Amino acid sequence: MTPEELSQAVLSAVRASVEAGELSVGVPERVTIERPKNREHGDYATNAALQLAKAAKKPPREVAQIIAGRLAQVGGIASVDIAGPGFLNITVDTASAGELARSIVEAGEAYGRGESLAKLKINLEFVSANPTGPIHIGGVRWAAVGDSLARILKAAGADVSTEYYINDAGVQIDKFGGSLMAAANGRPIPEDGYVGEYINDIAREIVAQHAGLLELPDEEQKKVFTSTGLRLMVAEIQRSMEEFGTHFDVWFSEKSLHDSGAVDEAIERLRGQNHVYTDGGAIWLRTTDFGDDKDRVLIKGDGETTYFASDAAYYLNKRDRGNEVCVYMLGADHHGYVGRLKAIAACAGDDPEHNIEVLIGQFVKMVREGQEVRMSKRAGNIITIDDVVEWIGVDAARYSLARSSTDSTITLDIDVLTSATNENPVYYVQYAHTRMCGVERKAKELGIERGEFKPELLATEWESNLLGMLGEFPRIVAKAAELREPHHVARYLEELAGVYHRFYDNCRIMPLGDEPATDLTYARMWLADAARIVVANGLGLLGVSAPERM
RNA sequence: GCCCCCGUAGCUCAGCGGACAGAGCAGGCGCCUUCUAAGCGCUUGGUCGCAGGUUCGAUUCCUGCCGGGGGCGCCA
Repeated sequence: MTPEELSQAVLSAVRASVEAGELSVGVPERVTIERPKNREHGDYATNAALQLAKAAKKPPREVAQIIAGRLAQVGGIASVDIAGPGFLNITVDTASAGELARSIVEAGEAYGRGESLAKLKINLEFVSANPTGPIHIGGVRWAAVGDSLARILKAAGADVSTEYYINDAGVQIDKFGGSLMAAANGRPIPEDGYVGEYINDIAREIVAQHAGLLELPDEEQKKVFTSTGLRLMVAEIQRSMEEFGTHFDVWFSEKSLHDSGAVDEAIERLRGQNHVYTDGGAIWLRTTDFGDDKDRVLIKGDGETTYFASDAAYYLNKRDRGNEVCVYMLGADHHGYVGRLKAIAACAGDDPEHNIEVLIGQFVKMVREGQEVRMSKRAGNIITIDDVVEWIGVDAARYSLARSSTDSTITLDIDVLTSATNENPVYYVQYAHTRMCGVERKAKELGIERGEFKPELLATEWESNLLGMLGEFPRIVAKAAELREPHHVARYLEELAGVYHRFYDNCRIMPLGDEPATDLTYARMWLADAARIVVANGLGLLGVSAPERM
């Protein structure tokens, strides 16, 4: 019996009580079913009676009494107790609880998927760092979180596309090209230019690709350095992302918005909505109509469009491509953009509460030997994605970045994540998976096939706890998708791993010595296999490997 | 001055309206001729920053303060 089925049973009991005239309330659409922290409170608990008491004009315990009477009749429910102020504590039949293992094994990779976001076309834009240097640590956080979120949203049934916005227009790119040219010619890097070994590397590569380049006039050189540098840098970013297990469906060029006239078109569309005005020679969008703290310039007095104008065009482009929800993931230093991005949507006639979501990720710090690490070999004053991967590996990086809420600033301790591996929760979870695989190997070695499943044999507290945790997985995935918070999946896996380890240590699965396999052997094999599937599916949602051996 | 995030066990962090506040790690004491001990059991450890408010009920929601981090351009 799953939490979902239980929830339906409670609703049916409420409905029946209302129909019988014992309760006069509207039947709620859903009730909360939770696993109590304390085992003495049954397998599941609901506060439904507490919630309904006021409307029913009866004391909570009396409402509980009424619901409990009907609920106890439901097949699969062993008992219903009323506790505290009016909680219903529900105990499920052992056999009914054990059936879950069978359905998980049968569902396999599909277990945990749902339809809570079915038919929602959602676009995730993340990282989107300027292609003027390697991805830095903040971008790595979004690579881990954004990619995991994409996987989770897909699991919840959404139609997801992931996207990287390449800022390939504007003065930063110009400075990048200038810096490359300076480096290649042995001249000092211009003021506000880009420095670091990577600039020299790329400059060398460009010179190697273009014979005689340095003999050309500066103006022509710079064009080559800019365009080729951009291409090489984007290629490197794409390589880093793929190596990090992060895939983008679309690499969107800002320049293409200008070249195609989309920026001008966007301004005209916003003008048509009557939110555009001219002042001091500049053209403005009246974002203050929708909560922004000041209006924003679209076209400067000198006729140049602003970055903000590109943002507006880009948003409209995403919507034109059929995306119902556009999610932006930005660093904490860009939190000021939330208001203006939402205002763009509102000015365009969209619902800023629905069509656009902006997630803000706080900073990431790395420490080694108690000291903050700031330096990178390749990029001088920043830590790059390749540094992170080199120091702690993809699995540990993805997991440790995705296991915390993006609202928290996090500190990654390189020493912890490398030498003392058991201090890192990812290994705790992965180790649980290898133990599960170890059981399968042992079974194969002993020539034991999984026999008929008798779910009622899974009767110990460890088996019951494990079944309970496994049953939570679909709700955790749905919650993580709904809240756009992948870290719930990681936390769940850590808890599940703990419950599994305890089951493993207390419930021998394979026969010892010459003992024959029994029905209990088979039942536990089903359970262990179900647990393996859930851990593998969960790690898959985080883009972290589920190793068979460690 | 205004805006955003954080403040929970020694450390890193969960908990986002419910029952005595949790995990991992760290500290202490135990457990491997048996499916990997990267594990398990027991144990030490907390005025949930402070003060009010809303609620039957607040770590959770609201307000104010105090700490810490980050932002507020006709920059990109």
